[in-house]
Amino acid sequence: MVYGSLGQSLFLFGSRKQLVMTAAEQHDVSLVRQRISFFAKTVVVIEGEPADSVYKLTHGIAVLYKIMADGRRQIVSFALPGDFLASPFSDIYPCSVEAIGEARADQFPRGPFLDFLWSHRENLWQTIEASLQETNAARDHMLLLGRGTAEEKFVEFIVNWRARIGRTGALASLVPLPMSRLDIADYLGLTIETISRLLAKLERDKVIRVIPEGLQLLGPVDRPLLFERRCEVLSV
Amino acid sequence: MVYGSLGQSLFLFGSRKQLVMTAAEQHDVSLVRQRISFFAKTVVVIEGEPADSVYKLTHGIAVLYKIMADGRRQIVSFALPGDFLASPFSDIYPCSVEAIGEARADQFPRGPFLDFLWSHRENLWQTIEASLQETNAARDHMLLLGRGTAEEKFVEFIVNWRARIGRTGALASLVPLPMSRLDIADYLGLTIETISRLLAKLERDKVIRVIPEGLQLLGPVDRPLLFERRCEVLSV
DNA sequence: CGGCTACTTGACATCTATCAACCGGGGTGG
DNA sequence: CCACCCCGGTTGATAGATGTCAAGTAGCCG
Repeated sequence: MVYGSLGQSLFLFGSRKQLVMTAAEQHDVSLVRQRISFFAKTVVVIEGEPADSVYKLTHGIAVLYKIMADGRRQIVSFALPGDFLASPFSDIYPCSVEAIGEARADQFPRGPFLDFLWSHRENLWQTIEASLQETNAARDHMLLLGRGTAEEKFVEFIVNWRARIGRTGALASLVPLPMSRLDIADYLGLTIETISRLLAKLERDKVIRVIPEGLQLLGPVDRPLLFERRCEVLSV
Repeated sequence: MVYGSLGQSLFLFGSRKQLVMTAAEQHDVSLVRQRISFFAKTVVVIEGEPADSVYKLTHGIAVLYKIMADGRRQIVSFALPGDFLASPFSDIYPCSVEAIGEARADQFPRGPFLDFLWSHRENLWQTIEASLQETNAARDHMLLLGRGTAEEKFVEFIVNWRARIGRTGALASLVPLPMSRLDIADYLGLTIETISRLLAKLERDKVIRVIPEGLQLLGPVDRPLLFERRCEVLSV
């Protein structure tokens, strides 16, 4: 097998910008790729198990999380199509991963995948950069988890989530929330009741409208009232 | 400048194991290295500024942190000698860094440093791995910040800190705490008063003794009573 | 000796969790 | 087709943990 051109590149790993593979790379990698489908709530990988596969989400949404022995759960991030479910560099899965709804992913054996990366410097670099984004996101979230109030956490979540899914289509005032209240709570270190009450409060304040599929942000489309409440994080 | 052998490796980045450079690498890198000293409380780098230097701490302890506009601070990690103060891969500094006491560091211009990494695959790999550890640590901490009680946070901190500095010398029952209560509080998402009260409580429970330089862990040296209170995080 | 800083301790306030009841939609089975 | 149940979500009452504010102590350095 001859590795093709280097040109543009590759899969991303938790990053904002979506990049594409060249046809040659596509071909190389597809030699060992498996397409896999998951039912809703399927556990894809389990924290601590040996990472022999690399998964790249293609459809649906997944959550990466860690749990304590007594069941307390912290969602570490949400994965969108294009995201890796774990770093290709890690020998063991650092988080458990669960599909929120139905989902599909490309699965690669990790060994060959790493070989591929190492022989395509540009791709390797991109993967490293993507991995870096993960770390940054984690640290920003630490600030929120450790120092934010419930409302700040929630508002920041909505604003970020909107920006993140906004990469498909323009930023809209309609923000879909495909995940459950429990997922949101476990992401923000809160309880479902608190989430519910925050929704009620923000709705009372005419900042959002809660609809079955998600939220309607009120105020100007390009600068919803919600933004006024945003937690003042320096970075991003 | 000719880059030397590849052999063993390099600096680590927030990792446990301390690795060494070969003489050749040492030489290469030292060509551009600056040794820098800092007074206590010096701000070494500021979050968001362009990262033109790579710093490797050689003496002392530093804190990596993020702050909100109103001053709320979250310490992201403590850096020990051997640790990098920021990822060499990042174009901007992702966190601010401050020396706790007097400290010294090696400073490298980032460009040449990266060139060096890319031409020494083994070192590149090690740096990636180290970077991965950072991400893991951040995520474990997220679990604690989001879901742990004050006591769990504190105990986990002490246990991890002991293990971390334990790499110099055997694990002792005497745990030095060179950082201030404020630092501990900002690391755990608590207040100094809560830290104080936890110390008092654990002392009352005959689990620790608070001494000026740090803590004395009571109970068997190899399995202090403190461990019984440890938060049940699956990973490590 | 005085004043500074880091830390401790106490009284009280507040936020968020907890517990419990309730609501509503969707699917299932009679 | 209707009744029921189950699940996810909401709402209310209450409790508990941690933050806040304030006073007080101890060590350190000039």
